[in-house]
Parts: sequence; C-alpha cells; structure tokens
Amino acid sequence: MAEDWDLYAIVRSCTSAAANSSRDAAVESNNNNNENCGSFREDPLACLASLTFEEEDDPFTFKSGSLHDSYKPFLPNVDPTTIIATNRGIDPCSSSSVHGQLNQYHEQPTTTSTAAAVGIGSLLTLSSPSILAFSGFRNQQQFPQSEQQQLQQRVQPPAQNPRSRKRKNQLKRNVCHVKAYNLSSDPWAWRKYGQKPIKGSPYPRNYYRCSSSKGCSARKQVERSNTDPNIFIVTYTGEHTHPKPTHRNSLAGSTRNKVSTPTVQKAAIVKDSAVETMPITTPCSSPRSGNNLSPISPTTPLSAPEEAAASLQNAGEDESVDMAFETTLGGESNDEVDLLIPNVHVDEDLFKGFEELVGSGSGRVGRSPNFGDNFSSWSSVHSAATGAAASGGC
DNA sequence: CGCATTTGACCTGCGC
DNA sequence: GCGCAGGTCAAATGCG
Repeated sequence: MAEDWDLYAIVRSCTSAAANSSRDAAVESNNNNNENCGSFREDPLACLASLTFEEEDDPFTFKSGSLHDSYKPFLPNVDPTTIIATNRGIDPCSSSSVHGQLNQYHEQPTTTSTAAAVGIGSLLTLSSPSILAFSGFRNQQQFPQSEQQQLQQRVQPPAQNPRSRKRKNQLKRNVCHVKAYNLSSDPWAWRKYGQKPIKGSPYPRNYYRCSSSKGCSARKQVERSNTDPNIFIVTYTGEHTHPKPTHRNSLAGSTRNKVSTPTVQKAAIVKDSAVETMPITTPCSSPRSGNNLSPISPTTPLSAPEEAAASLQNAGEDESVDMAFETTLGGESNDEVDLLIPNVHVDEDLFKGFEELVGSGSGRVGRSPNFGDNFSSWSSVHSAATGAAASGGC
C-alpha cells in the first residue's frame, strides 16, 4: 500500500456503531429543519431536541421529549458534534431520519426501522442513503464553527463542479465528514474491495461494499480529507437490498454464522485521552478475522473507541453513555449531508470501572491511537490488536 | 480451510 | 476519439 493509513480502521469505526445498530430508532426531524440546523451549530442539541421519534415506526423510537430526557444527564457535557456532512444545498437536517441510539434503546431494531434504514422505506431512498452512526466522546476535539464551514466548503457538490467526473450511477450518494475518533458505525457489514489513490489527495480512497448480503449493491467509500487529516469523508452509495442486520454478526448469506451472540452494542465510550491517542487494541475483531467470533462484527471490525466501548459493554458495563446516531438522509437532492452530532460526556470514573471490568490484560480502553493524526500507528496498532481476544466478552 | 484484505489490472465515465 | 481519473474486479496473500 502506498498509503499506510488504514481506512479500514475508519470503516470499522463507521460500521461499528452497528454495535449500536440494534438500538436504532428512526428519527425524523421536525419541519423547521433549516431553523434547527441553523441553530444546530450553535447548539449541538438543537436538532436533537427537534427530533421526533415515531413510536409507530419503532418501539425504540421516541419523541423529542423523551430524547431530550434521555440526554438530560449528559447534556451538560455534551460536546458539539464533530461530524459534519455537507449537503448539496440541502439542509442537513432536512428529510433526515436519525436513528437515535441510546442506552435505553439497546434493543433489537424493529423491522420498520430496519426497512427505513435499508431504503425499503421512504425514509431512506437510497438516493441518499447516508447512514451515519456517531458515537460521542467526552472532550473530543470539536469542530469550530469556522472549521465546519471550511469543511462544507471543501466538499463541493459535484453538481457545482463543472468538471465533475462523477459517474451517473454514482450521482446518488451521501457524503459525510467524520472526525476520525468520531467515526461511528452503521449496522451494515462492509467489506473492502478496493483502494485507489485519489488525485489531489495524499490519501487513498478505500472502497467497501456491503457484505451483509451478496446481492447488496450498497457501497461505501472512505477517504481522508486532504485538507484536514483528522476528518474522514465517508460516502455512501447504492442501496441495501436486504434488511438491516439485527446484529452486526448476522450476515445474511454469509458463511460466517458462528457468531450468534445477541449482543446489544453500545456506542463508543472512550476516555477523553483515549479518544485522542487511543491505540486501543481490537478486542473483538481482526482485520482479517475470517473466523472472528466477535459478537460485534464478523466482518467489519469496530473502531478502536467503539471496540473499547463494545468491550466495555460486553464486560457488563451498562451505564455507558452511548450516543450513536444513525442518520438516514432522505430526500432526493441531499447528495451530501453534514451532520452535527453532539458528543456525550462520559465520566472518567466510569472508565475506570470499565477497565476493571475489562481486565488489566486488555488495557485497551483509553489507548486507542489517534489515527486521525497517525494512520500508520493506528493501522499497525490495529493490526497488532487483531487477535486480541474479545476481552469485553467476545 | 475459509475468509478478509491487499493490490495491480481492467473497466467505465467524463472532459477536452 | 483520446486520455485521465475514478471505480471495480479478482488473484494473491495472510490470518485465525
């Protein structure tokens, strides 16, 4: 590989929230999306507060009120999200359904939510199947508003680029910017099928396809922002032709059926310091864990933070603050969407408890590398982490 | 042995 | 029509 940084890790991250996937809750923003998003950057929770969880759609969904209540304990520590998705002229909040994932919703997703997530429903017309799951970390690096603006400027909609070489079949896609450590996951299992150096960018672009189902045409591209190495651009294309896996280890048509642990994953729960320089080992997955028995994901390893979280969770920790959001960006024109997901504060004591639960041997939580800054390290660490037993209960 | 990742080759779309 | 660049394929490789 010309580039050493391992986007695989990124995808892990992006998919790991699958861990949280089981808690997906379809969320629809209220009407005043623009308004909400307008204040969104000022108040990360603004949009959340406006979210309406249709209980009819998902037993685990909830309306803004309950959502707010759920967050209440964490609100004081909620950081502005680090995730930004540019929307080609479309308000990021518009026509979006957010799969809020909170601890109290660590249950199996309903078929309804699944349908919505896979584009079966109208919520996710895979014309814009941006499925973003984000987990928050305390004291995570935040995007200053100026940075957010920069990001949005960086990602120019192809429509605005007369020289766009985007192929016709790729017109429909969703692009989101995610902070390295904030990369979260979607419930889908992704398998890398290619990597290409991108002109103008020092970082290659990695290509992933959904491995949950052989016939699934969903694609995912992950590349590192050449302007801000801490930011990763995740592009979703295609549609999932299958229901969202109940668990990340449930791969339809997959030969990997060993893993059946019905683990209700939680979002990443990582110490502050851990988030920044977390060389966390992979408790439950291996880059090539063909026989990976991780209950988290047989195919797509989790990101370090999330692995840590998963580990913790598996260890029995149940009080983790989980804030993975899966956002489906509906609409026909939202090719690119920027989302701001608030981070959640996690008390450090909580981690202490986690570490104790996980065991001294693991020592993984809080040692994840800041692969946003050093992908080589991250990659190597990640590799080294492979084989690491699922100390968290894998 | 089976699976995922790697990576070079090939294919396809777009601009000139 | 050509060339470039992005996207995909598939054999090789490596790990559990």
